[in-house]
Amino acid sequence: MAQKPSVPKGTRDFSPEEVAKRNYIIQTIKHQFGLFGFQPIETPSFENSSTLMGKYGEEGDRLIFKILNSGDFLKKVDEKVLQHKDSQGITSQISEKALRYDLTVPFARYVVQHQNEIDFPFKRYQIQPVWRADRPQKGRFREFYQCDADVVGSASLWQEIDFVQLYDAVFSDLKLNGVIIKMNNRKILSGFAEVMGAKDKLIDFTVALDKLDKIGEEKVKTEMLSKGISEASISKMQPLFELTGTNQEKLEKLGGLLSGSEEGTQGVKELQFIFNAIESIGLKSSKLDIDVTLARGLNYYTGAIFEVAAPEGVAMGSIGGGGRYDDLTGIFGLKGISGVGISFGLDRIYLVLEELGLFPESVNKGIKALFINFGEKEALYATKAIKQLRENGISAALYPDASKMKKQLNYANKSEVSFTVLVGEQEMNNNKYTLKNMISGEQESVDYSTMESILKS
RNA sequence: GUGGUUGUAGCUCAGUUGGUUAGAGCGCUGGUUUGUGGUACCAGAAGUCGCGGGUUCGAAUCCCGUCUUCCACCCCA
Repeated sequence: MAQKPSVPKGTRDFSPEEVAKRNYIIQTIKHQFGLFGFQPIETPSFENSSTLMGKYGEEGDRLIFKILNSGDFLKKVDEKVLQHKDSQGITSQISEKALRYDLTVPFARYVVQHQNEIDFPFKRYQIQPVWRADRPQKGRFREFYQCDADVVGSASLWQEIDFVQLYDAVFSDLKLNGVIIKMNNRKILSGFAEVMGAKDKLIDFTVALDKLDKIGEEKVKTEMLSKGISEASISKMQPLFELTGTNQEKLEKLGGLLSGSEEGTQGVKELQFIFNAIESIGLKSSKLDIDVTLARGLNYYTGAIFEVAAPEGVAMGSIGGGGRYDDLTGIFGLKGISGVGISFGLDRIYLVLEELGLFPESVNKGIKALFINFGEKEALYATKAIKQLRENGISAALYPDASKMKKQLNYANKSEVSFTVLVGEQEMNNNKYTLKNMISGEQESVDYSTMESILKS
């Protein structure tokens, strides 16, 4: 055999079974998005580079797939840049388009571009692939789907409360119980920096704090010191490392710790409001937790921060995340529009459901009835019955060749067909169909209408 | 982007200190069974040992490069 072809690194083919399972997840998410009042939009798979570049930080720029210009693009490149082998300089001259890196920034672009046609608050959802030039790992791909729901044009905290319920509703529908919805607030993180007297170190501080459950208290402190945060500042934050108890107790401790910061206090108040409401409304199967170490890499969150962890015992990075960004559209020139949104990580949810065996068996059913092919005359007769069955909403097909029965039945077995139908000369003469149940092996000779009603049930 | 790991039949994997013709299980094809599958038995097909180079009388095996897989870091869904 010739050299086997393959797909590019970090991409995958999906078999019929996999597509069925993915569709099951997508349908569940879409259904709840609809119930919560979100409407779908779609945006192009690639955008102008200027729309994407610089929106995800330095790291993000590196991970954006750039699309080469058409034509003899090298001719137009500045001779000096070419000589110096300056990759960055050349990139901007030979590539003007780039693949979508996430759904949030294109959405912000969409809102700004269509601001006059949109009625605010605007609730949209979007389920499309995104691309990142990352190194693949388990649950990390270079092409993957995001399922986002966002609201723009409302600063109300009731949106956050709705999103917590949306997460709970989707994961309950998927029978994925025990999911942990973690919440934090950017204002609380800012408050920490303020109380510490290290406002300029906010990013370094939060990035280090984010690693707490992974590398432990000592290493987090070491990293903070190495970033130039003073020993005194860190010791002021000591209570953070001992933040335990119920959510209510955590909120009280945070309130005390941040009493000197107006912004921090505001953040605690917001969380308090959301938690009170959820406490009163109740969640079906998920758990809501305060996690002040939650920072997430994205620079644009200004209020609530969400992250969803798989149930305990499943080793998987976050299966969803989101937050509030007061000024996302500001980068495209539309100021003062607040947005908040969440995302579901389809590929990772898939891996978790697979690991826990939570896909319903029904997602992967074959056709209802396969007609065995006995030859030309019989096939024509069978095809007429098949036509009628299809018109009545029953999936049915004829085995295309008059192969041996063994082979035809084997095929039916493997494609998980529920029934096979045998129509030979005998049946044709008596106007009957021999219907064989492929699970029990039982078979009976019936007329058309009996067959139809059996297949319908 | 940094460090490590992996690649042998369609799939999962053996393969001795480098030594004739590279194996197994599952799957596939055919038969035992000309209108009865899932079980059993028998037979058969199928491999550029990821790719390229090197060392050697001789390389799946050793060395270098490259691609791929997975893992850690970075970052992230």
